Amino acid sequence: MSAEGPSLDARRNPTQKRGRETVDRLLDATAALLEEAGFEALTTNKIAARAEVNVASLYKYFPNKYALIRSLAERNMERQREVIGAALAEAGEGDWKKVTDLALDGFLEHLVNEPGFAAVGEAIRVSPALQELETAGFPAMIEMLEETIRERCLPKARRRVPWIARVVVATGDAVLMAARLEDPPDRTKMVNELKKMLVAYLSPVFDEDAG
Amino acid sequence: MSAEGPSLDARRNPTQKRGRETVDRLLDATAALLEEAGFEALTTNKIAARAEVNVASLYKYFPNKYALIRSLAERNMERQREVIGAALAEAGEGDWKKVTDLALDGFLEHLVNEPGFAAVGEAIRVSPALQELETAGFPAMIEMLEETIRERCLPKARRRVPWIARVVVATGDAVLMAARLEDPPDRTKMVNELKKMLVAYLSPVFDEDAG
Amino acid sequence: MSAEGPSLDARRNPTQKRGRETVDRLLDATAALLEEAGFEALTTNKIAARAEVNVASLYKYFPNKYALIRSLAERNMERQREVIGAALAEAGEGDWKKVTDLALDGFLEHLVNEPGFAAVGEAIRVSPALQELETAGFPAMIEMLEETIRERCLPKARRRVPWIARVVVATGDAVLMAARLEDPPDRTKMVNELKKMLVAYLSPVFDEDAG
Amino acid sequence: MSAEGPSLDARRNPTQKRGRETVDRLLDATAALLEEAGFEALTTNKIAARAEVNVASLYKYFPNKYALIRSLAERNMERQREVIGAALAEAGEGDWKKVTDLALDGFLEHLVNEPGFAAVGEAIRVSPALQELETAGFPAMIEMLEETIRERCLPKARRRVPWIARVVVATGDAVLMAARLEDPPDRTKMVNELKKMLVAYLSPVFDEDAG
DNA sequence: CATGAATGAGAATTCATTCAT
DNA sequence: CATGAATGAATTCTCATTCAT
Repeated sequence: MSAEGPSLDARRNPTQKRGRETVDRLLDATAALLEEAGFEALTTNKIAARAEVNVASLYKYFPNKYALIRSLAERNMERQREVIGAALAEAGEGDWKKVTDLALDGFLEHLVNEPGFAAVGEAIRVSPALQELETAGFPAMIEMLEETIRERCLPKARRRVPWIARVVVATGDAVLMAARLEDPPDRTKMVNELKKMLVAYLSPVFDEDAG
Repeated sequence: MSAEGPSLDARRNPTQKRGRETVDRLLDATAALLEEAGFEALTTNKIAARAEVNVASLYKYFPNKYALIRSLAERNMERQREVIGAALAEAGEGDWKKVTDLALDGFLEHLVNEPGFAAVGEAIRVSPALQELETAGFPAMIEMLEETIRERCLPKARRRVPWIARVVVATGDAVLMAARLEDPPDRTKMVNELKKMLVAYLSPVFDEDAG
Repeated sequence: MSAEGPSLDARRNPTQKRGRETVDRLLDATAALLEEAGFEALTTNKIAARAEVNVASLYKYFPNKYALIRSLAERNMERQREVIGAALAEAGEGDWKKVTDLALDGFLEHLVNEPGFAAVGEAIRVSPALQELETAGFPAMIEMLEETIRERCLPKARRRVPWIARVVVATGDAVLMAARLEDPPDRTKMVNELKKMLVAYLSPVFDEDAG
Repeated sequence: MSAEGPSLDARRNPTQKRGRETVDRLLDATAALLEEAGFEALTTNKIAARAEVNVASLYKYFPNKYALIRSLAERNMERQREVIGAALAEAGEGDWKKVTDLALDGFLEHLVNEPGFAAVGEAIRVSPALQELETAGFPAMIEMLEETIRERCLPKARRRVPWIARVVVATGDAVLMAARLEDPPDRTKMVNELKKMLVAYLSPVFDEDAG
């Protein structure tokens, strides 16, 4: 079932400052190119050129372009965690609606500002070589969400938690991805609809007096 | 802004049965290969080989790789329209919930059974050359949905219709795409959550006494 | 033990005359380059350039340079069989010394005239990828020789036949390879020594009254 | 005619023990890699990695890849001289048959035990850059043998000495190289045949009453 | 017209070798 | 000086597309 594919592991982590810079430039270039021309047009040569790094250096750090994307995905994730973490911290002990609100806003902001973030997600979907990264993206989020929901939801909803989490993640991702392409005002409108939908959906799960 | 990618028009609509067969075989091959190895691994030579058609013949019917995908997308759409149309007809004068129900089931069925359907959707997203097809996919659906909703919704919701339609389409697509990868029983559970969510969201839009 | 390595099989045999010519030109180029610059400097690009054939065409017929060498080796073998076959036919019912004489002369002639023949042998020895060809070269010859010797040798020598054959083949090859680099007159002297040696060695194997 | 290949001289003979050790480790690594994967797969980076020496250091001692091989060849030769020298010393004032016997045994032993020895010989044959080393291998041996034979042979054979020496060296090398790949018992059988052959061939050269 | 053959351009990847700290 | 980093030039191989018969 799992046909092995190319390795996604980085070849070696740079130890000196110069090397770290090179790797960073490579990831930046990967993100920029993904953003501009899409996964289809992404080649190691273009990445190296854009990063003003010799191709051979690229290959000293990464075995192929998939490993680069993986590293980029990881860097993205880390930053995303920061952004969303900050949002959640701000929400503090607020109710679940407030938390949802801030989390979605944080995610959208990240989606809009982080170059290549969205494109990485798409790349993962079309490239069999990257399939294993799916595990690192959505599933991780789903798991986190499952826990969070389970802690706070009404007992009668317990059973549904896994499916609720899956649906919420898929939905949030899809709508925000679509929203990010709109003009800022329309973007807000669309995200508001998303929030309405989630609130309507989740109220009976969290609130005694709903549904 | 729109950089004039390669033409996506088919070169000639085959009029003779021989030609029509060839074209069908090519599209089948494209779908199968997309399904099996993804857009990334799709090459015209492989398509021709799989279809047992000479490459040069392929190019007599299609000007390039993207035109093939476009044709496949269109064929898919047509079949989809049939499937969903049938579902809706069956729903007849039922209320909007019944219609939603049947439409989602029809769509899911199509998604599961039609080889390459999902892959085409993903391909469109990563290939700039195919971007214009996005217009032919989601937007067409959105437009249809906008009309349908506008006809039946409460007056106070009119303003929101375009955003509602967008959110519903993005959501439906995303969740069904995710669901199709699950085992049949789990698939059903997930789709049920989707239905719950849409009903919770849309009730205030359609029903006087809701919300 | 046998680590698979790259395939040595040709990718497809040409069916039209043009294709056959292309393949021939590729093999000629391979031979010439091997002769001139050795296996180390042999690259598919150079082969294609020398043959005035597009590299892509090269790869349509051969999966890699090893397959080219293999094909060349086969073509060489065939020609060699012709040359030596002719020599042996001429020898007719002569005694074993006459046969040895003619076979060695034929082989040397082939070695001197057929470009790349010697180089192919060397390449086979240094490239693990070509190892399996060793089976097709020496061993085939050894087997043939074993049979021939066994038929005619004295009963007391039967046991030694396999080793005799191996030693004779290794020796013949090595000395003729060395001889081919000498000027024609010295070449003849060297081959005469080889013949003397083999006669001295084999006499007790074939002749009642020897040794 | 001789196109001035890359210099094969070592860059500096290490005088300190640290340097000497480094050089030894590099040569060992070269030998091991040659043995394992052949000349074709030999790269300076791999050599350095295997020797646990920085590539840049490698280049401080050797100007290029070929110089490394040359040094290895020289080290091999030296050891070989020791082995064979010992054998000959043991033979003492024995007759030529005894000497031949011991020399061949010594050589075979060296061939079997010294990693990379055989591979170096093969490498020299395929790499034009190393061709000049041929002068240092066979020819040196041939010259030595010529002298030895000339001293002891019958007057009537004088003229043939150079060719005899060439033939004997080529033969000995080839058969021992082939023998080294056999299982020990078969190896012995093969070497015995070689000895028989050389004795049969050389008897008339050395012994009054022969042939 | 259907098929085998061809091809320019480019992608992935590696190598021998040198630089900078 | 020892080490990490860098690099120009090749090398292998594939692709989309067109030509010739």
